[in-house]
Amino acid sequence: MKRPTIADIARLAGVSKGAVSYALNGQPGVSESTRRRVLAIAEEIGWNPNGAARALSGAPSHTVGMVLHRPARILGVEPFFMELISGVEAELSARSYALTLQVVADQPAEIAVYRRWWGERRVDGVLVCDLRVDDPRIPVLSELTLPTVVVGMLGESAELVSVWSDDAAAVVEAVEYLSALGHRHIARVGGLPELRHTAARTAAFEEVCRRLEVAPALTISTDYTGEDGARATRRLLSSPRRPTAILYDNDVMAVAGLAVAHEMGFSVPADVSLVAWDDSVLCQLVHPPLTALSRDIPAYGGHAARQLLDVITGLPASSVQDETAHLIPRGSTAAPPSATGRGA
Amino acid sequence: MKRPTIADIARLAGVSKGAVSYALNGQPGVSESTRRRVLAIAEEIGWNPNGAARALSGAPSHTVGMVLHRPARILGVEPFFMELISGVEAELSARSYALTLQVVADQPAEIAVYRRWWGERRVDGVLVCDLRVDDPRIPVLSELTLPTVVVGMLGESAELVSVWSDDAAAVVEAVEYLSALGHRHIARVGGLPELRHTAARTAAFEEVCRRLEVAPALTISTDYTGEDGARATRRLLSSPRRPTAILYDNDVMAVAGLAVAHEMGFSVPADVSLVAWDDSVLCQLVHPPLTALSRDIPAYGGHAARQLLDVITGLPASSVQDETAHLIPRGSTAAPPSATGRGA
DNA sequence: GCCGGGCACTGAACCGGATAAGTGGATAGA
DNA sequence: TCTATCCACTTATCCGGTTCAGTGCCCGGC
Repeated sequence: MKRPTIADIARLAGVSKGAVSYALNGQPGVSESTRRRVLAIAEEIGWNPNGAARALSGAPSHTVGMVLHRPARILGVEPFFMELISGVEAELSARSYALTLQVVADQPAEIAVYRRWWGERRVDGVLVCDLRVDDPRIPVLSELTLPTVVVGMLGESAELVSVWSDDAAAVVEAVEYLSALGHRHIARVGGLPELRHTAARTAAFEEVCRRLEVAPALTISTDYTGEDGARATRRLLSSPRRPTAILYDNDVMAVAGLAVAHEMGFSVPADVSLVAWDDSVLCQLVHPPLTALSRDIPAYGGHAARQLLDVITGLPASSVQDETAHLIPRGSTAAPPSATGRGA
Repeated sequence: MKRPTIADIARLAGVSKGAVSYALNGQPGVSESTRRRVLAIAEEIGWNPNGAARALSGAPSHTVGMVLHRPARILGVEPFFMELISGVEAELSARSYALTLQVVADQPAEIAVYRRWWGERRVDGVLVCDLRVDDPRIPVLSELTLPTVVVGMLGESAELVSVWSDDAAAVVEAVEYLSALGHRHIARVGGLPELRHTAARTAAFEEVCRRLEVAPALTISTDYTGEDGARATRRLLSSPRRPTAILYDNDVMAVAGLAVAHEMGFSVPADVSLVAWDDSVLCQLVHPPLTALSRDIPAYGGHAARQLLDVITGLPASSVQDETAHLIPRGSTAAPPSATGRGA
């Protein structure tokens, strides 16, 4: 089937291509009767604008891009990303924007994709995740002047718009809660240390442990996978100075950690308390259900998408702080074994 | 920053636009020395092909589309789709194809998106899910001659390529297993009845129940959500002829059903056995872990993507049958309460 | 020494829209 | 009545590539 073009419409309507273009775009320059005739013919022959031709004349692509730098197979089991994407999609689809996803193997490849998308005018803007401490993507995106919204925290000095949440405050809430239960030895199974939000969480964790005079904060770094979370948990629970509470940087690791605790014969929460970060259904399904730092991730993605659309359409947009994760106590946390009398 | 074009390269290299195009595309018509010079200049000034311009001359977009007709917020909690998408992405990204997702509210909107994508040459092909009994999308896609691969079963007579798995055989395996355990009253909590694979499962369920002379097959239709699965389970467990085993059409409903059983005071598997379809991590996390019909969903998506790329590139591609889901017995199934002596 | 053929390249048309500039006719104001 | 203005269009150009039909030049063969 041949695709109809405005030239076909022009021929059928007995006017020029230019007039058809004006009519279809609601521009002045054609009479109302001609406009109606053109629109009727376009509808009848099933005309669709050719995006390529429009893009060539500088029109937006109505597409937003997102590059994910991690193994594609992980995506299916990582609730955070999927919930984020679903929130982004919900916002985009409401405005008839599409989302283009591309999974890449490393950061140079990610930067290459941005350059390509920019060169090809394939996307109107991008959402950037997993900000690193000295992130090489930021200068590239600034240089390209590709509309960008960063999901996660960005330093003060940044010119890019970001949507972020106060992870430090959430860490403090969790540690204060554990401390109030009597825990004096709290460990953390953290995410990739080069990620900026991991660094912020680690700093906050260390500071609040110092302030509350609990044992020196111990953070074990992982790659966020369940396997790494299990390994870290095994190491913590078999160490001579075994912690009485563990704070995990995501839900997948917390669930894996719970399985490890059971496998090693520890009772949760009697022997060790566990707290997850991000509260997907996983946390509620396991036994005992996990105390978690919960936040509305789809909403987070939706806000990021909205900010990006504002940036793209030239509306004033500035970084916004999203909801801080809040603690939902469930069955995986209790007073530590030694604290029957709540003494130190 | 201004985007460099082949005209810039041509000027710098002192040749014509046409020669640059030949050089960049590996076409004959330029000398090796000129080709090298052109490539070096392109690299140096950071040239990227403008996809719009290429597409205007009929080049492929190196993008595959997928329209999801369901509420965007559901996506984050529906493991099936996310695993499918992750498998698709894994295959596509290996060949540098991108995936464009669009969530729509209804089927007319979905068809409109296909027409638009086709008209705009925005995607080279599409993956279609959730085939319905008389699916209005099929004739449209055939008419548009938009390369299409159907994920899920398609009738014999179809001209479209599909990747499918034998759901009927899986139903038979599950029912035979339950029957062997002694169950004589098996109910099913099925998905949307208008979906073709639901119909196939229902037919297979009825036939195998008849063959094994268990009680008439009862299927309750749902919309696949956990809420609907919970509602159906509540209805089944409070009916006078309470089933001793329930087969669910997805994992989300099975997990919800397990919660309902507990809430109503039934013990699983002592009072009622539960079997899930699709074996995400959810099934293994709950207590007791759920017996499930398991299949490799990312691989399923990957196969579909590969078939689509074959169709797009004009390679011979025909419908392929994917792995049949196989039963993984876990703690949620056992002999029914009355069957101590295994008698009827 | 002339001709045929191939190589390396140029120039221009083309893809399908957007849009600036130009045109002819009707109308209004002086 | 003559000009200025506006309207409703047409014409032409542009976007950035691809591709086809030349074109000039060199080389070999007879």
